[in-house]
Amino acid sequence: MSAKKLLFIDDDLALTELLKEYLSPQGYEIDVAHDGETGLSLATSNKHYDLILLDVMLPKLDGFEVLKRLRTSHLTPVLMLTAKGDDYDKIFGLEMGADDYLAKPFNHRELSARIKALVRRMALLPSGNVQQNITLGNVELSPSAQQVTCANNTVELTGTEYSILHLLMINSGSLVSKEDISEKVLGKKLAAFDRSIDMHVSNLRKKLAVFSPEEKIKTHRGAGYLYVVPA
Amino acid sequence: MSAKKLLFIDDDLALTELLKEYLSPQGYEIDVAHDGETGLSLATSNKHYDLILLDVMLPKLDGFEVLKRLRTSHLTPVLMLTAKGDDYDKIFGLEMGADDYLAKPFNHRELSARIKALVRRMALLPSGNVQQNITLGNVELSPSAQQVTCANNTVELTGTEYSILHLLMINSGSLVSKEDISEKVLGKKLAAFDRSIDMHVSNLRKKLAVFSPEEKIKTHRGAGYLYVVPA
DNA sequence: AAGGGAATGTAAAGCTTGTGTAAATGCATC
DNA sequence: GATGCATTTACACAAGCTTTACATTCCCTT
Repeated sequence: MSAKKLLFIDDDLALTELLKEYLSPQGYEIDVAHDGETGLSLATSNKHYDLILLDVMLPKLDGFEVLKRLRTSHLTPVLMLTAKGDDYDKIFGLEMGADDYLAKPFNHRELSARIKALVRRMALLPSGNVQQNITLGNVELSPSAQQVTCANNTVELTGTEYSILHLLMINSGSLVSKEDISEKVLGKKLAAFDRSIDMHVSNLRKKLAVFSPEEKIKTHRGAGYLYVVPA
Repeated sequence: MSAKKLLFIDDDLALTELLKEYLSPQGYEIDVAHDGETGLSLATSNKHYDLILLDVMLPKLDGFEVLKRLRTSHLTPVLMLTAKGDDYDKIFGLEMGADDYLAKPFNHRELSARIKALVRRMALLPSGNVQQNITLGNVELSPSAQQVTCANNTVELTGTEYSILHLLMINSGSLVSKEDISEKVLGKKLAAFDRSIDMHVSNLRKKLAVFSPEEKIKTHRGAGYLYVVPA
């Protein structure tokens, strides 16, 4: 699980520093903006924050305005955080599309718990991060579908075969030891006289050779396998 | 958009009645339980609530206990609602897996806004975008009518079958794990040896095969299912 | 250069485990 | 208590991982 990225938009320098110090050790990566404009442009940048902490009273653009504009294009969860604790404000913020609303002064631990609750809930729903396709020569590997095509033909691979190919292609041009393959793909240490990796590689080669004869996976005797970088 | 179903677990008869009257006109369908046991069994039934409002002090099983047991199997959002408003309680509730925590006495409009925020967040993410018809090959799915046609024949699907097909079609070309299907469609974690997803997929295939023989839902052994993108 | 041992290639068999599906059961609603 | 759907049970089957066995290749030794 990669670190969750938070954006904290607040002009209170003391508070932003304090919170940054408090939350960083908990495994969050925190960016800070001190006015609405920079906050909004960071929020809509391609940094893809997991959660935005948003103060209401801000220079240049107030928090509600930031939220309103953010929501025209982004669904990033927002936790509003403000000195004005009256109900009307809370309700307004929530109606505008905030996910939570906490009044200052707040208990740090409550903030931390509410952040955790939101991040946890968000992590559940979308299927996480999108992995990128890898293309090397006429072989294309698509992680989302766990599918491989070779010279535009679909290659039917088993799960293990796919994982090994993936590992080799990620490290194309460099050697990958059988020990590594065993640990990363099969999740166990390579035992002596264990031939299963060899078998999987053999089957993999056979399946790829159907559509493209040139050698793609090279053996380095005593060392491991290597996916050849195409010319 | 169908009415959102809420479950309100609280032994305060006056309050439950009041809230029911207050929230029903806003388009919510509300079930009420007055003790922890009935609450939990309703929550884990196949009613699939969109949100659970949970009081802490309850007869038979207290709110934290209900939450704890619920979370062993279900991911339904929970808003805790209690007379004890101290920070420790809040933090505890949130850490245990609650999504929000509101102290009594509360402003009805704030509760309503928080409910709306949670329901909105939940509704936005699972399918991502607005309900749009999806056509893939000779299969057409129309979310507004919750209806599916295959080769111009109406296919009679149950609610769950429809939801699974919907999920698979939205993600056509990408693998969807059984865990994801269970969490997003059935609203609970996939238990070991749980075969119900397999059954629904099996029935789905059977119903689609009546009108169109080619394979539409592919199995990736040990990984999940995939809706095949038509040529 | 020849031989031998060790690592690798691979066909085929063995075995484990996930999956397909019929049927039974559970559980609401009417 | 009848109906409709979800879930569980049960069992057969098949996919695919691993092992076995033997052939082959490579490299090191002499």
